[in-house]
Amino acid sequence: MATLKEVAKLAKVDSSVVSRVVNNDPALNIKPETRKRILDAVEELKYRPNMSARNLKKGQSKMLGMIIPDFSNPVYSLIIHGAEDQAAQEGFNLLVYSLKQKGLEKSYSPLLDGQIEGLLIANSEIDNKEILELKKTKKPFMLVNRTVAGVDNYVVANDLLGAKLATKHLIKQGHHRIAHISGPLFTATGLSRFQGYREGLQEDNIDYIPVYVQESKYTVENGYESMEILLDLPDPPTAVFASNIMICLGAMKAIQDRGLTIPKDMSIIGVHDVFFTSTLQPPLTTVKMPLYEMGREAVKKLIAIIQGKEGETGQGVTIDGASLIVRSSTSPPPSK
Amino acid sequence: MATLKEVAKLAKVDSSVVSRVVNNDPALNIKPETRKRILDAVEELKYRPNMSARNLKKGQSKMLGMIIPDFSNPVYSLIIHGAEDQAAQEGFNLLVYSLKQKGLEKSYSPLLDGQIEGLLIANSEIDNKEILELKKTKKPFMLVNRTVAGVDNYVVANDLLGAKLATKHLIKQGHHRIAHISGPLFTATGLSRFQGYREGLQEDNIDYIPVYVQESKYTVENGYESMEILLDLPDPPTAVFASNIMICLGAMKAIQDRGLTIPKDMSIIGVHDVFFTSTLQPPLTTVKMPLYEMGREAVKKLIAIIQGKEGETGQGVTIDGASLIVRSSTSPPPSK
DNA sequence: TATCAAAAGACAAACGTTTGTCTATAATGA
DNA sequence: TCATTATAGACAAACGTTTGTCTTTTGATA
Repeated sequence: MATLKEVAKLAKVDSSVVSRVVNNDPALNIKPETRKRILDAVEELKYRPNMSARNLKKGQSKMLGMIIPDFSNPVYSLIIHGAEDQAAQEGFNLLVYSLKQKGLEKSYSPLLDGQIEGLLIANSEIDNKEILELKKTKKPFMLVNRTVAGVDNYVVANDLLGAKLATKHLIKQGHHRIAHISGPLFTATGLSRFQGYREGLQEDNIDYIPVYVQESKYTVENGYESMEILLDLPDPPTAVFASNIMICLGAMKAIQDRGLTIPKDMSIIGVHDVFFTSTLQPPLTTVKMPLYEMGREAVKKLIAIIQGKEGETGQGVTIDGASLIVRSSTSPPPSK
Repeated sequence: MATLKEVAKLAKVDSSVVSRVVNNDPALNIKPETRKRILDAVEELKYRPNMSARNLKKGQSKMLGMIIPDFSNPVYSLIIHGAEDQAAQEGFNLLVYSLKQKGLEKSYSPLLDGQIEGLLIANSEIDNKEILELKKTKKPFMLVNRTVAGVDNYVVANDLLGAKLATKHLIKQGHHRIAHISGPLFTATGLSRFQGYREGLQEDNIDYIPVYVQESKYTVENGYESMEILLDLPDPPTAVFASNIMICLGAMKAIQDRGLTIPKDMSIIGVHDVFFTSTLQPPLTTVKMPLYEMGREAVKKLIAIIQGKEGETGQGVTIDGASLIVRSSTSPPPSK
């Protein structure tokens, strides 16, 4: 690897000049002919700046961390994708940690170490307390797809709108007995989607039946169990709105395992449109959330914070763009 | 952030001693009491080494790159997961690049820059030529789940065995007309699985019918199309072995879109057991490949190469551990 | 022609480590 | 007691940049 000094020698100038040329220092006065000599030398030696040296000198690392619960969750794949794109565009590297076996403590230690300059937290399993603790350190971080009371640096989607879209779609199909398998009701996503469901019902004057709401973790297994409870009800629903694609997957299976047909016997709609939703049997009607955009926006804001462009944290951002994708898992209820 | 110098001052020693203590230099002679003083100072100031400085000094970066085709492909999620675990364990960071919008050229430039010390290539879409080009640079890299003629540093699974397992399972169920939707036959995985299929048939004296083999890209769409061709055959198969989970997803859909029932009318089995296979309708019989282990092993070998423990590249590794997971998408053929 | 300002670069210190060498003190043996 | 050898730690250079300042050269003006 060629160094600045070697380039300087070849171009017969001081290495400081090379540095300024390479970095396009606007305050530099230089003859065009000298600049050309330098650029030629850079080219010839295939000079590339040593990042460790630069980072050391500038006290930066150009690395961002991101915590997700699990690599194989397709919801997070999309967020990561957006985050990575934006990071690359701004010259940052993204280090993704799956929380599966590490614990936040260990995951954010690189932040405290200064190994990374900021952290994206896209994980609802992390305790609020830990996050408030993190806030005290004044290190830049950003919540993605979740919130914590007292923390303003978050990026979320318009979950309320998305849920309302789903609920109203079912109502429009003629359903009155609409169940909701919610996410954990201590999370922002779970709560907002629940609220959207409630508002959707309300606006169309559909009775809210508490027993039709089952709280569930965002897993296939929990979705399955919750759906079983709903199916065991004396007066079961004719449609169900699942708060998340994992839950939805489990719920579908529970319905089908009972020998019921979707959508003939039961309509189902879920939040998050991922790569296999159209391939399911039947193809799933979903609400598509702007996950990719969320990832991008979160990184954008995080970098702004790091660079001090946003005060200490900036304001919470809600990304619009929830949209209904109608496929074949919803239909009018069976006529009595 | 506290520096070595500050710790040294507090402990009233030279910073070089602190460095050696922190790094457990075995050649260091030091009084226990001095060591304690240093350790206490480290603790008090919460000293953490500055990685940029260390990396600069040691001429390393402790970063690995990994190229995948797409973040939402669950097959790669598992490989990434294994790779990340192993990297973390050995003190390396893993930078994952999705090739979607970047092109290898751009992706491996950090390797050439010295920004990363080694590269994992888990992407069959990259041209062999580019890889041979990369080989010439003598920079450490490792192929994961693919091979290139003339390149010995690869880690693959036992695809042949996996395919044979799948094929024999179908034969054992009583099938004779067994189709195979293969992956691209210029890739190692595609070819090995095809070979496993052939050997499986051969060992049980089942005729090989060329038209029963459809070559397909590893996508849902291509799987769908290939299955349609098979279904349009004058004498269609009673079972199909899909070379990959994406293909399998597409094929299932094609079968069901024709109003056929799995497995009554058509049995199907696919390679790769991912999180949603058990949730599909019907739950899918699969061959589980050791993807996580592949990721781990690849990183392990890559680091060995980087650290010069393996000659220049080491030898190709095949990871065993393919296993059949029987669910409900396979059954004996319809009796005539 | 002397003066001054601007232009073009050189100089040097600093970022925080690591590590080879050197020195001073303490312990050992004869 | 003196020489010798461990022991304990100090010293200093180096890794490759960046950036504030200083010097020299050039050109313009009076």
